Amino acid sequence: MPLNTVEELVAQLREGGARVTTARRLVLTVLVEGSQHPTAEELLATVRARAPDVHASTVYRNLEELERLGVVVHTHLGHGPATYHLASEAHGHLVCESCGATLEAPRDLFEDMAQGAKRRLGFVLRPYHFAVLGLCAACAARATTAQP
Amino acid sequence: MPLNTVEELVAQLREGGARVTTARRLVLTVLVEGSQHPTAEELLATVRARAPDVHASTVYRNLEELERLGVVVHTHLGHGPATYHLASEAHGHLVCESCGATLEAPRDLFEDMAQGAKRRLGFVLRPYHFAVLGLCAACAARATTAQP
DNA sequence: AAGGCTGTTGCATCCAGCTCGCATTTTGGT
DNA sequence: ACCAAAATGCGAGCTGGATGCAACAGCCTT
Repeated sequence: MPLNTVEELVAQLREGGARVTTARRLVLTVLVEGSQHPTAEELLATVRARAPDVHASTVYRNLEELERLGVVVHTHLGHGPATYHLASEAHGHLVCESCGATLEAPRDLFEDMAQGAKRRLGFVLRPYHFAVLGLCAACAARATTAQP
Repeated sequence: MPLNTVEELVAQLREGGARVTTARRLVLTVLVEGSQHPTAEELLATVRARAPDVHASTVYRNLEELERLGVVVHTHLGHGPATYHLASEAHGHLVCESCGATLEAPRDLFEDMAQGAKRRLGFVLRPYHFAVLGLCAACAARATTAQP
């Protein structure tokens, strides 16, 4: 059962046979303490605030390895860079095509679709990797009133 | 009501005030006649089979313009390049994370989720731009039997 | 049918967002 | 403390696409 303190995550690394380095510990720390949906570049910047010599490729390789170990996951919210968060916080995303607002999808929103896909196609949904696009309430309202 | 012959699509272009060039007509032709989910590069290759001097950036710019006019849409099926198809054929996609298989989602699969999002969040779903990932029937079966 | 305005093209170059190869440094087990 | 394996810094390279510009071609007018 993965939890969310740096020490618990570090323990997960050791169990997976990975070494614990300063860069790696910092990446985890930033993910635990930092903003919700950081990109690799934002992570790098925050890590560098504490350890200026960490290289971009180190962060990319760490994120890759952490993902392989099931500690973090990445999500594509739109056309820009991927965003990263702890695997224990995995959730679906709804992103507004018009204003870019990002909403966390309620846990059960995908439930019916997942059951339908399973029953009809045998397909097991893991709908967290890509956001689902659409129009947020405000933009949807604006779009309909703007129609002649 | 957009239909699927090149001439109808060309008419849509003229209505939108765009000019009809050889390159543009060829892109449409390939989309009408060609494979299901071509990438920009595959489109380019097929277009060049008929008109070898068409440049890559022309295809990218045409796809952008055709999208602006509502004639084509692009979809991200995974981490690779985007895929393009006619807007009249828009549909959701389910992509297997394990084997890469791409399924067209039945039209109504997103319905319940769309209604739930609308009712609870006011969010209007347009779930065609990104695929929804998961495991296809075969890979899901293999994954569960492989567990000790 | 010719002219001309303006959208479109070819070309070269640039860009973001990673990814890789390699020599050097660190880590964790003995 | 020692050593093999793993991780890092650094630079170069890569994919997929965007952009600035001069030359060209559609389409409208006359």
